[in-house]
Amino acid sequence: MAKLLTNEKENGKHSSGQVSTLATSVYDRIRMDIVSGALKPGKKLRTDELRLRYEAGNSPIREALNRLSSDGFVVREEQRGFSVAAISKVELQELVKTRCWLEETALRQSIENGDSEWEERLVLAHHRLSRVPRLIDPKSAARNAEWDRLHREFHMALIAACGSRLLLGFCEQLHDQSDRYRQLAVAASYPARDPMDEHEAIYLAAIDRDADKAVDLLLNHYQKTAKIIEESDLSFDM
Amino acid sequence: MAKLLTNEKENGKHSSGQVSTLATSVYDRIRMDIVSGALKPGKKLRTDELRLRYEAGNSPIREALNRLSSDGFVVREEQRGFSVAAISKVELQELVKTRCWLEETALRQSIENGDSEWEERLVLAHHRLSRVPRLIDPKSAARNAEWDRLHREFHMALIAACGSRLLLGFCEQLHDQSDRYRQLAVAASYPARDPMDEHEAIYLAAIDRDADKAVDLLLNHYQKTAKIIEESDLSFDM
DNA sequence: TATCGCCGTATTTTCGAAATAATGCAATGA
DNA sequence: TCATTGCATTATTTCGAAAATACGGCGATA
Repeated sequence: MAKLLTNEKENGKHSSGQVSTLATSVYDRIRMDIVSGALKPGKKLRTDELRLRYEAGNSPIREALNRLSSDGFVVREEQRGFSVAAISKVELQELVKTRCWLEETALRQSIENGDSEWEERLVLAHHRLSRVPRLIDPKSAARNAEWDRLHREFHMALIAACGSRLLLGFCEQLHDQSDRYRQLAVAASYPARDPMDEHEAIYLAAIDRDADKAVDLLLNHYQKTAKIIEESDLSFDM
Repeated sequence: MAKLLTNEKENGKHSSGQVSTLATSVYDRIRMDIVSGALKPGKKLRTDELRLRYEAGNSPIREALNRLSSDGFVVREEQRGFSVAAISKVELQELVKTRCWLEETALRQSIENGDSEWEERLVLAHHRLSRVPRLIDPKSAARNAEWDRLHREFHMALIAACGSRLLLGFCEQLHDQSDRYRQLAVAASYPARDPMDEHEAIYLAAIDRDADKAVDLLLNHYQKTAKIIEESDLSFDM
């Protein structure tokens, strides 16, 4: 019961109360703006503009951009600055394909090695996710940031016991990239589906230690999501 | 015949003749120094010291360190600077395990999708690797940097046709991390083995499209290498 | 004797401007 | 007209110092 979600946010303060650097705060905010689409794919990121927007000096901005480019959210071109990473159908397909490969491995390992602590974290993650609405308001298309966070935690909990922090890191990166596509997909064609049934089936198969079934469900879940995103009128033309 | 190895080096000049940024040059040099052991695992990386050593200002140094920390060569701790990533047996094992998982996938895909261009690149990479001695001087233990570069190219060529640049990137990162362990292993217990037979068997199986065999040989190759490194008197106590 | 808080020093982080490189445009010549 | 060159403008990269923060020692207190 003790360990809550790591819940970091707002202006350089992390959950522990520790003050982080400006660079990290800027990193978080630019990242959010890219994922949410406030900074459009392909957009040139000029130093001056960012300095104004995020009220920071040169160094922290640059540092944030460098970190973001390792995450794949930003593209760095030597001597000609940074820009928001472009999106494309091909990229999305590659992303999903890679994610399926890696998470299949991770999930199988997790199911094989997971102890009762793993099970409990998973049950808890699913429970929490199920109690929160996916959209802030059923009528509007506004996403619920809390749901996004819990959704991420659920998927990470699934593979948490895979035994490799490196693999976990890769999967996390792929998740975040995919998440960007999800967020950018206009909601119009999106809310038709409620993935909670799928989530439930996946996690039940996982704690049942039925690896084949769990993997099958998980990969289907990803592929279905990808298809919906592809078919949404996400503007791929940038 | 046209495309040679990308052969970047020395002081901000890349093979194309293009001048790169100071930050990139510093990044390359610190990286080399970490991989070669000139900067010891765990060592605190103080700004002043680095500024002197690499003759650069604050910004490029910091930028380089940030990039290195995404690669896993450097650890960043908020408000308390950077240090060279530590090494340990556990880390090495995790590294090898993860690498086996990812490269199995990548190699199977590569064998399935690889066209004749892939085959030719692989043959060429193997040929070049075979013509270069692993050690500069059979008596001394000094590694041949050229061999290291060709060795990397060989392993990347194997999986180059896997169809996912993301996966390729992950494998590259894992390779470079492993390479660090290899370099740090004192040569004393190392040069007993010549891996060229293994390399040949692997690539022959690959262009024979015998995936099971190729994977088996490749994973064995990695595990054998890891074992040798573990048994060398690499000082794991930092 | 152990613990806490204060203060000086060492180190990291941030700033704003200078240096360097890319870009667009106009002028020139074929 | 088109390609090329040189110049002015814009943007990126780098510098060195100032500001902010962590670290370590010392003395006061219980």
